[in-house]
Amino acid sequence: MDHKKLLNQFKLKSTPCRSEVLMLLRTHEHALSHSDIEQQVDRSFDRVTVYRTLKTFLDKGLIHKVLDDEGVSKYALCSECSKENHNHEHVHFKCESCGQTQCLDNIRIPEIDLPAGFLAKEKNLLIQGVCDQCDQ
Amino acid sequence: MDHKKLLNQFKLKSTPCRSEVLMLLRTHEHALSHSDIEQQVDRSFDRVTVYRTLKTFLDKGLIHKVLDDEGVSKYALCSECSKENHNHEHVHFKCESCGQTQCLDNIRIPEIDLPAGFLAKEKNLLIQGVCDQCDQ
DNA sequence: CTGTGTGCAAACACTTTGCAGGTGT
DNA sequence: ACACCTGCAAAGTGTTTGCACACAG
Repeated sequence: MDHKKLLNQFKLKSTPCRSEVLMLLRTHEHALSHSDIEQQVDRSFDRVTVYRTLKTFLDKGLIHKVLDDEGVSKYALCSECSKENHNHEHVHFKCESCGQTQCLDNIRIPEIDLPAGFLAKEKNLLIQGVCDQCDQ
Repeated sequence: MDHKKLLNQFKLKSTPCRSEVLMLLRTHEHALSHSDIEQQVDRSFDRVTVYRTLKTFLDKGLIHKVLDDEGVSKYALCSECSKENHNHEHVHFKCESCGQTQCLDNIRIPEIDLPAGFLAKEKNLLIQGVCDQCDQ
């Protein structure tokens, strides 16, 4: 599906910035931070526009936030989510060598028994180590 | 054990700022961010000093970093760690109601089978929801 | 006394907000 | 035409760095 159709499907107007950002997210295996995007975008968009684009995508459910140990927000496409049924309970892996964080879509976060009175709504599991590309 | 002894045990000089910050961390169940500390400290220390104190504690292994979904760094005492043997593989729970993040020391992160070539070194599991205090 | 902790000033990085003007449908 | 996206300016927040002085051991 082309970018425009995908955007329309999420009730978003197709604009240059959105198409570019979406393209970047679609062509990368790993999660991207705002600065990753800023550096890799061809045409230069205003920082603010990129921030707003990411926020919009997030709100509409096109992308999900990926936890990071250093505080920078990273984002990745929602591959399994429909518009209504969100499901990001897969494991994220951050490589300490190349610095990239990828979604391990096939690996789900196990159920955890919480103490009485605790209600879980969302789970995020970040594993850090060395990825298969950097493995020697 | 008093604060001074604990500090000395980690080869740290005992100073007013360190004692205060350590005291705060010891008297709270939940993880504290820099601004939490800044607000709750009696005597006012310079922001920078608190940042450096936290970094020092982190380096020496007195505290560990707690992941947060909003990018602010939070810290909690290492309760199970000896100086050599670090072990933070417990679950963290963030309550969306009170905003506090606590260490569920008794709940360990399950083993995860990673794809071939991936080497796990550290795991962080953050569960978000409603804690037992805010549960109605 | 000596190394290192502290406070101050400043810089840096990341993110948000307000507003005016431009663009997609 | 209208809603809304974009760019610019500015401000807010979190964090780091350099330097001179103060303090703990």
